[in-house]
Amino acid sequence: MPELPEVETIVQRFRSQVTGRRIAGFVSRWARQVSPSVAVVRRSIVGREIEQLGRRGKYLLFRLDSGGFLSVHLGMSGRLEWAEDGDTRPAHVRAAWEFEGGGRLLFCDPRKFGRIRYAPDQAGATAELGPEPLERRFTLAVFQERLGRRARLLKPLLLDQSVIAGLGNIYADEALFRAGLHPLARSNRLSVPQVSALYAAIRAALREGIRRQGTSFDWVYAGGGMQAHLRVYGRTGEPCRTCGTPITYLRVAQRGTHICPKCQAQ
DNA sequence: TGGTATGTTCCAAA
DNA sequence: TTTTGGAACATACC
Repeated sequence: MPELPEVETIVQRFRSQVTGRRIAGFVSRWARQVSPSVAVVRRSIVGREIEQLGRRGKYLLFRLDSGGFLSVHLGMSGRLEWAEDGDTRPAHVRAAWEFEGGGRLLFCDPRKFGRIRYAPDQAGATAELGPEPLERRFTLAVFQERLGRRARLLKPLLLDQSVIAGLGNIYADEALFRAGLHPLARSNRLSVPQVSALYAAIRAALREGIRRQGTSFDWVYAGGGMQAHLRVYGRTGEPCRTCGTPITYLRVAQRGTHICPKCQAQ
C-alpha cells in the first residue's frame, strides 16, 4: 500500500500520540515479521520512551531514549491503529505496543508483508536506502550521478529503494508521466533537460501526494485524496489529462505500468 | 475461478 | 559483471 506520501501522512497523524510515551509491552504472534526476534525487540524497547517519530523512505522510525530505533514497514497492506482499553479489536492485528498510562498502538496487516525491526542505529533499522527525494541534500547533481551509474530501465530504477527512497508503483508512474519519459528509457541515456524534468517531476508528484494525504485506492488505505488527481496510475483507457489520448497499460519489471503513449513516446 | 494488487528479497537467466 | 525476469511471501477483492 503505502509509499512515501502515505507513510508521511501516517507519521504526522501518530506523531503527537506517541512522542514522549513510554513503552510498557510488546506482543506479536507473527515472528517472521519481527527481527531480529520478538524476544530481542521486546527486551530492547520495553521501558524505553519514544523520543521522536520520523520517516525514512517507506519506513516509520521510532527513535527511543536509549538511542535505538524501531522501524515499521507497512508492506502492501499494513496500517497502524490506536486503541484505548475497551475498544473493539480490529481484524488482522499482527503486533501491538502497550504504553504506560494506557493506550495501545496496533499493527494490522492482512497480507503479512509488513516488517518490524529494532536496531541500535538508524541505518540498521532499514534496508539500504538511497537519498530522501524531498530533502535539500538530494540535489539535481546527486540524482544525475545516480541515474548515470548504470544502464537501468527508468521504471525499475525509480522503484529501487537503494537508488532513491520512497517511490512505489503509483508515484513512479506519476513521476514518469509528469516528466514525459517512457518507463523503458535507459537511465544513463537521458539528456540533461530530461534528467532535470524527472528530478522536478518526482518531487512534485510526492509533494502533491503529501498535500493530499496520500492515495486511497481499494480496501487498504483510507483517508487520502490523491486518487482523484492521479494523471496515469489506475486510469487505463481513460483520456490523458494533457492530450486526451487513452492511457495504456503495460508490464515493466513485473509491475503494472500506466503511460500516455503520446506524452511519453519512447 | 483466475487475475491482480500501493512491496521486498533472493536466485536464475541473459 | 550487470541487468532483468521470475518466484516467493500471504490475503483479499473483482
